[in-house]
Amino acid sequence: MLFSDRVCMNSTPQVSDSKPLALAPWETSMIEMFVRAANLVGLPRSIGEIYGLLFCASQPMTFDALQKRLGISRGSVSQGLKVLRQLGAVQLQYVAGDRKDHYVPELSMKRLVRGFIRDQFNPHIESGESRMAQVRELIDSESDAAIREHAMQRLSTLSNWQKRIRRLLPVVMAALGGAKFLEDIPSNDDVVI
Amino acid sequence: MLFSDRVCMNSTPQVSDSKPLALAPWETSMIEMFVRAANLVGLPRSIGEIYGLLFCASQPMTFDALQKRLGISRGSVSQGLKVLRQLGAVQLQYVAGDRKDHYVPELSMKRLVRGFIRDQFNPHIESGESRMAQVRELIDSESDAAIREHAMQRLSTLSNWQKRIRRLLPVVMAALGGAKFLEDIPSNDDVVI
DNA sequence: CGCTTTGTTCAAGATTTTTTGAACAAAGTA
DNA sequence: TACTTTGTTCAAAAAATCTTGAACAAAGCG
Repeated sequence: MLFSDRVCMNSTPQVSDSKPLALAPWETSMIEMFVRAANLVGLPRSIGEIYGLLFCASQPMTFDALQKRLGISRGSVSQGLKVLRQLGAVQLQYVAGDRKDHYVPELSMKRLVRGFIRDQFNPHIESGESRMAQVRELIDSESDAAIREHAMQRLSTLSNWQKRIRRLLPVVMAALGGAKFLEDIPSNDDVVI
Repeated sequence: MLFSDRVCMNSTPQVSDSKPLALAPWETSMIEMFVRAANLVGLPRSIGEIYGLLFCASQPMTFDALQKRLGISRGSVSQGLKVLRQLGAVQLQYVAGDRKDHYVPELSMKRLVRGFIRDQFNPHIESGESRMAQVRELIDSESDAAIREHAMQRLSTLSNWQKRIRRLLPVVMAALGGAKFLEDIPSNDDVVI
């Protein structure tokens, strides 16, 4: 049978530690999309690969299944999964009679975005608050009054931007959350918002 | 006078190619914020520095003023300004009686975001369209019917995400555009949305 | 023209980020 | 306890990205 090794991989929680198990062409191509997406949001290739492969899989996958099928190091898998867990982009699924950790991808776009904003975006915005306060103090020490005024002016522009970004985030989450934005609902197991 | 060299720099379009002209503490600190912001959206430090310095300046700045005050190479300034122009984040300002190009920062957050989405975001989304079509074809070649169905299922989830992102962008732009989101309006020259 | 000023390009160097893999921990098993 | 399986850590190697500066264009000027 064509693709037999991969199929075997996808269909059972493979007890044996057999062959390297090549990816099907569609999996490679799908994973590539996630690698690009990861890149777009500043995450390393390996993280895109791991999430991508989980996204392709029809069964929860173990640590070493990910490592073997992607052909990357265990260090990368471990670190990648740590970040993905932290982001809420993958979840542990406990599988009866197996000591290994099994992972499944988060399929809710809203939750993915929320995790990303929480971990990668908000911290920057928040640290910005205190940095702006510090800049304000430094501007106060500026001796030339005209320049001081101009600097304060620009600082207030910046402060205004920040305020608007903070207000924007809830709007984004609301827009992602509403089922009204969803038209063609996937037909079976992964109907999630 | 304290800070005299910098003040001279900020107040006149300096005809002389004099000293290295150190940055004021508040400028350094402000620029650092822009470097971080650039980083957050995946742009190199030099670009953050250039935009940041222009943001601080009360006068249009020339190529070599940027280069000298930031202490970076001319190559970096040239490439940085190219990207910033392309993004619409800086604009050329023609100054009477000076052959040099003078740059001013774009201060409208809406335009900044629009430029960023247009140049850095949309291309990815759009190339995603065709990539998805290609993945669909590869899935059609999958021999195992059950896997094929599952793969199609996931592809449609992905397609759904993409559709929602496309719908989200206008919402974001609208939210950024409305003056209703602006409360404390800067008092003089840079009142922009 | 020939000279200067202004800016761009791009290969090579510097820096940062990512990946690797060997050593280590933790927990189950016999 | 000794041994195996499962996963983590982290220093060093590899890869990707950014910066530099010298060579090159382009355009004004005398």
